Amino acid sequence: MTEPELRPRKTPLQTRSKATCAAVLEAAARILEAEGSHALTTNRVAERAGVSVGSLYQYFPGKEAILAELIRGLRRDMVLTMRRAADLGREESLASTVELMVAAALEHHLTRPELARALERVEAELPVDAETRELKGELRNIVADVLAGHGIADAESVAFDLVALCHGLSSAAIEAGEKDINGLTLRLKRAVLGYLVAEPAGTSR
Amino acid sequence: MTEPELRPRKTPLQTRSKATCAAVLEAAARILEAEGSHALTTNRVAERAGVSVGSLYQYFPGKEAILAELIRGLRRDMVLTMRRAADLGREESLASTVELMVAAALEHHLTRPELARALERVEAELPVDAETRELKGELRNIVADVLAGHGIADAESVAFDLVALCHGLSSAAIEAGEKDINGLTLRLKRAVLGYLVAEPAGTSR
Amino acid sequence: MTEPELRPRKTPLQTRSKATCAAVLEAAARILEAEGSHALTTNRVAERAGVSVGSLYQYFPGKEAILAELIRGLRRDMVLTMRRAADLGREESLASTVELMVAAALEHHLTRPELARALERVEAELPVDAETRELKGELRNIVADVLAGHGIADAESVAFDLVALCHGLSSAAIEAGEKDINGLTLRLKRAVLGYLVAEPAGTSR
Amino acid sequence: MTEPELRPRKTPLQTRSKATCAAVLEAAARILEAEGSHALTTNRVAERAGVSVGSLYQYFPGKEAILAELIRGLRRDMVLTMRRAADLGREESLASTVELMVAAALEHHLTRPELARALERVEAELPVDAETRELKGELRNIVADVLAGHGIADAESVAFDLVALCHGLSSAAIEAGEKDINGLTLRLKRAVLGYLVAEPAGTSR
DNA sequence: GATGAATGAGAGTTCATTCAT
DNA sequence: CATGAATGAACTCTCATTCAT
Repeated sequence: MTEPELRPRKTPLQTRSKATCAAVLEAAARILEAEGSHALTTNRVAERAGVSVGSLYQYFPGKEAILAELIRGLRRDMVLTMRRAADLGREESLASTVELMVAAALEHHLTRPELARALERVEAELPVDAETRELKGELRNIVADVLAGHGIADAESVAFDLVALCHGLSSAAIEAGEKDINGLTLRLKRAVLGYLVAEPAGTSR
Repeated sequence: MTEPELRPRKTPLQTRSKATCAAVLEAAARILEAEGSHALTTNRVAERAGVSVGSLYQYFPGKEAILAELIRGLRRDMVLTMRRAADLGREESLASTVELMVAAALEHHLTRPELARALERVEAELPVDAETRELKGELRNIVADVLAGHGIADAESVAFDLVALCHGLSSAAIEAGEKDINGLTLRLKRAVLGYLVAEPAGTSR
Repeated sequence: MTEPELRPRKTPLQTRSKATCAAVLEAAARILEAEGSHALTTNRVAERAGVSVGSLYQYFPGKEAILAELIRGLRRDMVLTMRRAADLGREESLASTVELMVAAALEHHLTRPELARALERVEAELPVDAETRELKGELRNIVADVLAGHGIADAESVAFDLVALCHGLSSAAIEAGEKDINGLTLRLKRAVLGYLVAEPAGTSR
Repeated sequence: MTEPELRPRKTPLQTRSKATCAAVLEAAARILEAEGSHALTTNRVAERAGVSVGSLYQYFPGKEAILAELIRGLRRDMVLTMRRAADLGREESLASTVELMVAAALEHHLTRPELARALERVEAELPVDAETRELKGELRNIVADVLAGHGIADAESVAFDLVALCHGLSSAAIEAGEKDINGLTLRLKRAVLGYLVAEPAGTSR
């Protein structure tokens, strides 16, 4: 089992190359959204991108690399969005900051929900590359920083849990077809603040 | 896109047939655990099961049906375990019942964690069949009943959220390699009780 | 390329055996009629016949043997029918005899047209066994005898041609969906009598 | 029963593609001639064509499409040959024209008799596509035009019968191993002229 | 004899990837 | 660099036939 190369072949500097690269990624995204990962074949991606298979392989060492790049892109966006929300919440109460960040995360899931869902599944089957892992860590750090800034103990571990439970809740709700985004935001906020308020551990009986 | 048939072909009555059927399912489970769903091919499953491909197809109309059956099996177990936990907690405090149920759910994830993870991913890509959908609903009903029994309002919707956030949290933790099951149980309990205690909605500012 | 055995395995003497044998043949015939030869599998035939595959193989050495037997049966019928028609026409004019025989042949095609068509196709792909070849010869002999009885020269060669052209014409007509059997009989009669009346050979310029 | 696609996948424009396509068709023809349609498998065709299976599937959506294309080719040739014969016979007597056309049709059967026979059988089992149907109609039209040009009543229906009976007679003769082509031509001519001369219908007794 | 579960060679088909043009 | 025809390993699934029960 040789791990497939997941990085793009060359960082395209010229305009035309960049366009080709982007076209490939967008085509892949659209197929993923509309038909799922089993329909994603290199030939089809190339065709939809209006590019020859040969060119596709010029920029990506293989199918997996395209997927990996899509995932990285999504994660990068996520980190950026969350960082912005954290900054915005800098001077606010914890509750407000939570609301801001929860909204940011949700917005993320909602721009292209099918794409996000598909990429998540794919990610679970792909050997995660270094950058993606790093981006996920970064996300938790942002949350941890916010928590620490509000004097919450054990910020890193708590951040892990909050990110995870929000992810679980929002995924399930969106998959179930939830349309009431405001309602969902409030439920997420309730989950987060609840977790923060509850006594940390086995003190109850 | 013709939906593949997900039900087994014939319910084996004789001993030999039942053994074949079980061997196929177990082989599929092992491959799934060890190598992931992309490695699950009908020939491989048959080989690992010590059975011919032909026999495999006698009982399952295709690869998807095997996966679907594994999923149904897992869900059935899950429902049974949870129902037992709910019964055990009948006379207990809410906190204790939550602990019992959370432990039950976790135990479930921990018997064959890789298998559970793999099947979850697969489930997301498969058109869910009626029985699986029903089983998932059943799980939420069990939780909702417990909540209602403790006087919690809006039990169904809350059950949905609790199941989802627990799922998210435990998946992430297990995937991250968490070994401290007691600790994890407490974190789940904290999440659940926190959600229940927190004020339901937009009353905060 | 070992020629497959085309004779039944044993001539069934007991009643039950004969019934099984007949059931298999009838089942095969029905499948052939309704779905064509590509749908004829031994398992399906056995199932439709209400018999186990094992039993089927008790009486027929293989799929081809079933087909061969069906063909032989059809040919035997044909020969009988034609012989009867020839006898009936013994004292009649040539035209009347031709009409009788043409009608007999047509009737044959019309009892189970789809079956006849399917078997004809199959026959062309199967190594013809001795008996079938003999039956075909017999058919031509019957016709030749009638012709000779009416003083027609070169009766054997003419019989060959008449059988062939009638076959071609009736097949095409039936396949084209012709329903007017009387009309078709007359067209066949016209073809036959025309051939008989026309000057035998290259005398024209 | 989903009807298989019978049209080629892409019409090859470049030289290389055209060669591949032709090689596939020729290989299929040779297998058909030498071993019959049951021996025609995609892998074998590709191998015999000196081409990979993948290439085969680039041009033909499946086995059936190859067969359909061969049939179309044969029919196209047939129509061309017959049209030429009809033109040649324009100023001739009916008898001469018949001879020309019969000879043309026979020549057709004789270039690759086994292939023609095999394709005919196959055609009977395949859902006929539009073009083939059209070509068959065209053939009958050519004949009908000639007949009408000689003042024969009911030309279309007569053309149907003549084409069918000639087909039956020549197939049977060739299959029986007839080598005397001139003789066969004369027999066909006799059949055709006889049919034309004979009184059309039930007027005889 | 009858049964039907089991077999496995082999058919059809796809798709990631290469490489001559 | 771009192209897209060609490749072929790998996959899914069928079906004639056998043989333990």
